[in-house]
Amino acid sequence: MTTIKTVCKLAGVSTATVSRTLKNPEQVTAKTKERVFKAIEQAGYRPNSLASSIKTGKSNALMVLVPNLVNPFFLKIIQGIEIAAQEQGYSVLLGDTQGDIKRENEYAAMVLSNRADGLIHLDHSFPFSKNDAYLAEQVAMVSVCERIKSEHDYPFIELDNHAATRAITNHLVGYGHSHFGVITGQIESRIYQDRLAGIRSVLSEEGIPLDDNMIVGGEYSIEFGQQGIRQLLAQNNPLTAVICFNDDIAIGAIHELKKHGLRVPQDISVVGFDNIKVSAFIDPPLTTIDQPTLEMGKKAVEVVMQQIKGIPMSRNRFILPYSLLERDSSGPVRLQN
Amino acid sequence: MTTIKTVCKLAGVSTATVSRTLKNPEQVTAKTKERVFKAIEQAGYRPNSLASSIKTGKSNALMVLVPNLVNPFFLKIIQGIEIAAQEQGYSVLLGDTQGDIKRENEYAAMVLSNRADGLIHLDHSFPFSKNDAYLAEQVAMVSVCERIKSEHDYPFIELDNHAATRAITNHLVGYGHSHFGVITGQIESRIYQDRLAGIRSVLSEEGIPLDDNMIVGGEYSIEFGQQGIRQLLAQNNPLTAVICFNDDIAIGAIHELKKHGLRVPQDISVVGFDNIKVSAFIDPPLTTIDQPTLEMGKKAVEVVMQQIKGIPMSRNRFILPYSLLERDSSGPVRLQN
DNA sequence: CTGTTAGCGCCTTCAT
DNA sequence: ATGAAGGCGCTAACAG
Repeated sequence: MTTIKTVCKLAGVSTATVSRTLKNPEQVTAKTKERVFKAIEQAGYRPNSLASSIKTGKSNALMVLVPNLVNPFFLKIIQGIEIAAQEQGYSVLLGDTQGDIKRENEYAAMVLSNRADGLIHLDHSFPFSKNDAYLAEQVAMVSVCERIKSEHDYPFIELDNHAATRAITNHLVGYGHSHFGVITGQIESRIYQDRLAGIRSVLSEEGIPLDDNMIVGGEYSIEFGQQGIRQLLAQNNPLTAVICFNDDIAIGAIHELKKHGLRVPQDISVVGFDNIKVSAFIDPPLTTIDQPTLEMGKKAVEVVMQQIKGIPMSRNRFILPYSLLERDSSGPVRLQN
Repeated sequence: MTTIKTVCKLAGVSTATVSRTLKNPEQVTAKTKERVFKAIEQAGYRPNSLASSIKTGKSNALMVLVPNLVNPFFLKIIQGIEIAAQEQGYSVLLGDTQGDIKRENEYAAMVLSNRADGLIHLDHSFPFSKNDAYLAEQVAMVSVCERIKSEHDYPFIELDNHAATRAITNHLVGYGHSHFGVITGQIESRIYQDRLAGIRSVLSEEGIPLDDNMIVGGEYSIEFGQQGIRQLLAQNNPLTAVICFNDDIAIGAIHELKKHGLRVPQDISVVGFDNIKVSAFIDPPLTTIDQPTLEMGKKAVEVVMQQIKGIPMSRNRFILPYSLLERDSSGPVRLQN
């Protein structure tokens, strides 16, 4: 390994000068600088970033924890994170927790061992183990799309899920729907509560009932979308509109409805949430809520960087705007059902 | 920051003993160990992994370069990489190059500055800048799904693209198709050549012509799938089968064909490549080539780890098996066209 | 089995 | 403007 010393010898200067040439070039004579640069190139020298990190105590890396890497929605956020991090000279350490607490703990602990300076969490769990909880209190951390459950108030970035599902429910009610089914994601989360509350608030305002057994689901996956439809249809209640908690669920739902010979939206309207790329290209194109994923990622980096730099936070909740995309998977209710 | 010294004082031992307790516990008395562990817990001590890295010269991280994070196909591979890396105690640094050479160079250089011990590249370009090329010669590097263009023979992991497109072309020829269109991805790549060669070899064996202007495309995206169809239809040649170089392209193609009032597969058969998750759930479910993405990721880690550990490689090409998934987007040719 | 000591590669006062 | 020297937190010989 070629170190700073190799360069010293080649350039006939001290380590300090080489170091300065790289970090504070204005403190070095043009002539010396030139000699040093030449020596650096000749030696093929690369500063060992680990060694500098040890002094500063900063690794210049951000740990990102995802519950499921394969969800395209998260991807888009990660892309935003990655872009923003790169701009700040930070690199992104990726951890796919797969919902496994042990993995989550391991990854989170990387911040504790200085491998990363901050943590961006795309889940609602407190990612540290009990042993680490105390240490974690001072960790720069932010959650996106969820709120970390902890006494400590970690900042979070999300959209107004309540309002968003109100918008989409209103959209369906506007089409005359009054027989709803809901296919949710993971139940233990703030998102679940907010979204359901949004739906319920509109329906109760309109005097439309929503029976508990018309709320099914439990996971943000295509398979749960299919299964959800099966469960809903098995209830033998009238059903003309299905609200899905993400687009993957909606894709599974539409697929399953077609299998049962039902047409979307003529027989049943289906709406999603997230606006993943493919949603616009399935048949029929999906009515959904667009989340500003790229901005969410960028915001997350901004917030966690602010903590790392010790700049006091004026607030700890960042609510980004959503928008309702009306496409073809939702439409007027059939007159007779 | 609580360091090893804090623990020393608390436990009344030397730094060496603390270090040993953590790394080589068998060299320490049970009693001492106990005292040390207690002190560690009491102090809330976490070894600074940067500091150890500086000694060993290893960062225990792998850099992964992706041309486009949002492609679900890459995601699956990354997931495989992530799982395998975690098993080896390695963490994954993610770099989305977005096809930008400058970003690629920057990320690749992280291996040079010891932030990562090895590089996994999901693209065909040589990721280092000219300046770094010389240094890069000794870097542990492997490419997945592509072959890095360089004099140095870096190992690669891919499937037999030639054979795979032969299989899919044969599948279509078996259905009686003789009027083909092809929508490719990025043209400057080994994959492009191999896949096209596979198609051509079958067609020429069968005496079926493939006109150059029936080969369109240029990017692995839904949009290029749509655009590709438009271009193909504009040729006004008879067309009954479209081979797409990935599933995203196929999704765009099917979407566009429907817009033009054409039915898939009754009027035109469409096949994809990759088998991304959603392919099975679109309408019609896509006939495609399944790539063992998870295995590819795992294999990549295995190969790069072997280089890092300095174990000599017995070979540098790893060809994984593909399989043809016959779903509903392909079918018999219409009798009259 | 444990402590002492000398660095790892770099940065950073403190002199000069 | 540059050099000498100490130290970041940890590990690994080498003693004891």
